[in-house]
Amino acid sequence: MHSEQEIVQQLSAAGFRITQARRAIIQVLLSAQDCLTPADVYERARLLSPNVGLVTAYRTLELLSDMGVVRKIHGDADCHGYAIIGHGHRHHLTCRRCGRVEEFEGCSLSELFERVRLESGFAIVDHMLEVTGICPDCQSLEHQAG
Amino acid sequence: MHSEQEIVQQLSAAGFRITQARRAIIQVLLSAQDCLTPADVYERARLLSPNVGLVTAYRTLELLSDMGVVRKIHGDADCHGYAIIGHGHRHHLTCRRCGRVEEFEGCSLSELFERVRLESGFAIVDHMLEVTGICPDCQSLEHQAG
DNA sequence: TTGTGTGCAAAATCTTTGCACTTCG
DNA sequence: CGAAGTGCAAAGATTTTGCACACAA
Repeated sequence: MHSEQEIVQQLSAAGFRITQARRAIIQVLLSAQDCLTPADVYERARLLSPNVGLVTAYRTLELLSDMGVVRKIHGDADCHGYAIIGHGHRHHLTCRRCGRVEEFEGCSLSELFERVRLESGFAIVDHMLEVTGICPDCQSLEHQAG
Repeated sequence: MHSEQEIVQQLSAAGFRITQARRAIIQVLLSAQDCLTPADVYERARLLSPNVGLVTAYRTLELLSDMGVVRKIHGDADCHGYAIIGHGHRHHLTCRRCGRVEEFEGCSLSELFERVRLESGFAIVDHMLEVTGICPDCQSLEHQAG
């Protein structure tokens, strides 16, 4: 799990400055349970640091994305969200109902990729696996609702 | 593999009209080797039917997407492309260099999903797997180039 | 003939850029 | 102090909407 401290150090080490705005945005991302659009980040960051601008949300998300701290989440409908990447994790599990995002590890796709490589001749470079479902909380709400 | 005929029948059966514009757009999608943005579809469709408008490209892609004929392809950078869905296929393999898209079947993720379900409590509803790599043609170009 | 579908232009969104001012280091 | 970073406003893209006309059925 990333902490604010770790991320700040990572930015600092790479020569980037630690500003109010960046701190606020990092805190927002760390405390988010779901994935956030630049506009979401903007809105929430203002609560922590009132004159953060939308443009800074864009710029900081891009920076954090380049640094590998955050990554874009692609749902079929909404493909403009970002979420923090946990250590070594790469895949997201999104709740269809409430939008909550969890991560999971170990996607064990190597066999599949080997097959794909043999069949297609492609050299596999990267992959993205996004899973959607209904989270436990929403499942119980559903049962209550009938 | 979908054919123009099959798609036309599918639309027709669902009560949609078969217009010049729709035919042109379907042909464009069928003949595309890579995934296309609405703007791409617009440009190419005009070659077949000169007064197709951009708006129609948007509207037709949405329609075809609802009908399950086409689906959005999500690359990390570009998430606005669409490609035809082959029968029963659901996953795409994109070449990083030339953008060519192929499909593959049988993603054999059921074991993984079972594990994710047990660990997270989520009821898995859907998933999206996008793989990127270098296609055979681009691999040989690379070798030639040094 | 009829109303779905179209193209155009305009509006609404979303994202990027330019620039003077702030602020971290 | 100096340059990276910021916020604002404006420009650029992208996507959606309104409306009169066209054309499948």
